[in-house]
This record gives sequence, C-alpha cells and structure tokens, in this order.
Amino acid sequence: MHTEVYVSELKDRGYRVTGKRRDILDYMLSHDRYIGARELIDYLRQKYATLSLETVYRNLKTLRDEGMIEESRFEDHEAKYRISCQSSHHHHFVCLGCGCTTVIDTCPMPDLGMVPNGFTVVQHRFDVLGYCAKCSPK
Amino acid sequence: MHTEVYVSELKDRGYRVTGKRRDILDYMLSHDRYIGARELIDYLRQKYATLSLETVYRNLKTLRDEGMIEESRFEDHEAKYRISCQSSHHHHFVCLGCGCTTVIDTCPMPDLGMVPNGFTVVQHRFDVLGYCAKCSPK
DNA sequence: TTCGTTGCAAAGGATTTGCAGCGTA
DNA sequence: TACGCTGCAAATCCTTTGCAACGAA
Repeated sequence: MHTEVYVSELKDRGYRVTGKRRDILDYMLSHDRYIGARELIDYLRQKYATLSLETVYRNLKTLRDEGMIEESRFEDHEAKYRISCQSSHHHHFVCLGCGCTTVIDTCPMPDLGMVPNGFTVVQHRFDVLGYCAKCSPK
Repeated sequence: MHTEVYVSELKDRGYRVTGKRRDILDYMLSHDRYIGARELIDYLRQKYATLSLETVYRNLKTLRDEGMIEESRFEDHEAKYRISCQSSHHHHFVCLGCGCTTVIDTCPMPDLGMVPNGFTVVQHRFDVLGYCAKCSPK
C-alpha cells in the first residue's frame, strides 16, 4: 500500500493534502514500527525547518481519527504510533528500544473461554515486549 | 492478605508507616480494581483534608517500586494502579468504566510459537477491555 | 534524635487550543 | 475565494522535584 492511496483517501474525506501530511504518512508507511511525535519532528525538520510540534500532533490526531495509524503506549509516557495493519488480525512482538514490530499470528481471543456475566468486550491487547536483536543488551 | 501484612513489610524495608500510606494500601486492597491518583485523593481527602496530590503520587511510586501495586494505562492518560495479584500468573478483563477486573485464566504465552531471532522477551500484556455489567451502556 | 514523609510552590514533559495568517483545491 | 492547515503563544493535564517543616521509630 503506498502513500498516494492514503493521501487520496484523505482528500476524498475532505482533508487538504499538504507536503507535511504526505511526508508524515510516507514516513509511517516506510517504517513498520512504533514512532513517537519527537522522532517524527526530528526527521521532518530536516525538510521543513519551521515545522512545529503542534502540527505533528494535529496530523497524528487526524490520521488516528481516520484509522490510518494506531496509537499505543509502552514504558514511557510518550504515545507511539504505527501504520494500521491491513493484514488479518494479529498481534506483535514490540521492541522497547526502537519500536520495531514482528507479527504474532496467534490471537488469544478464540481461546478466551467465558466472558464475565454482562461484560461487553470492546477491544483487547496482546503485546510481547522486549528487545530486538539490534537493541538487545550484549 | 490484609493491610497489616503489607504495612509491616514496608516497615521491614525501612519505610515509615504513616496513616496516609496505610490508608492508601487499605483502599487498594479493599478495591480489587484499577484506581487512579485522582480517585485516591478524592477518597482520602475525606479523612485527610490537607492531603496533597504529591503525597499520593509519592506513595504510589513507593508501592510500585516495592512491587505491591501494578501500574497500567488504558484509554485516558492517567496511570491506574491495582494491588498486585498474589495468585499464579494470569490476565484480566478490565472495565474501562470503573476499572474493575475479572481474572482470565488462560495465558497466550505458552502458545506463542517462535520468538523472532535474537528477540529478548521482557514482559507481555494481555488485557480484554470493555464494560462490566454495571458500566455497560444500556 | 534521626531520617523518612509531607505540603507548598514550582518545574517538567506530553499534548491541546485560540488565533491570525497561509496554502490547497 | 473558501476553508482547512500551520506556527506561535499559551494553556492543560499528569507527574515529578526542591525545600523546609513535620512526624514515626
């Protein structure tokens, strides 16, 4: 899936397409891992020297609202985002160092057994957290 | 497990036992669910009119450092805490309304299959989020 | 008395918002 | 032109920290 598909989808939904927004999407699409606002602005400032953090946050909020990216929080307080997975439902190994992810095929939900009486399931999360080969302490 | 057990454990570890700290522990122990700093101070101010939020945070940090409570974050940005589970490893149904929890006996980790090459697993999380019978929208 | 605990004030970090000017369509 | 997007400044929310007074052991 390429950036232009997302970009034209945004256009269809009434958003303007700006270079900054396209580049945020492009960066997320080409980095299949969790990325924070700080990393994004550090990267994008190379091209847009005056880019503000507010713009990054506003764009992240837009992309999140439109379901194009997913938000998650790990050890630190900073929210991290990754491009929404298009393939069938799955979970991830997540590296606490660089945010990179690897797919886990198994989902615990089918084996869940009984749901408490009257409980309405809204979502579930299953993440295996650790350090990838590159980030593992030697 | 009762409050005094925790309290004397704290004393053994070099902490002072204050009424506020005892009451925080007591509240967590008698409420088997996720609780935030705001709820705690609202409750404790009934008894300690001058209790400060900083004290609540400092005590939560102490209890977390000592492994007596567990921290987690859900939809909002506020950290939530619950008394650490003493029984064998398990996961929870968590109500996004009131923070109440129900034990899930199954753990997905044994069925995980292959871990990515060089990946060091540090922890995992599996939560089923939703609304309990009391909090479910009618 | 000693040293951990607390309240107050202030600082911090992440994220959001008001507003006026700018840029896309 | 119209209205969404952006930067700037400022505000919010949650949490942490410095400091001096207080209190448990």
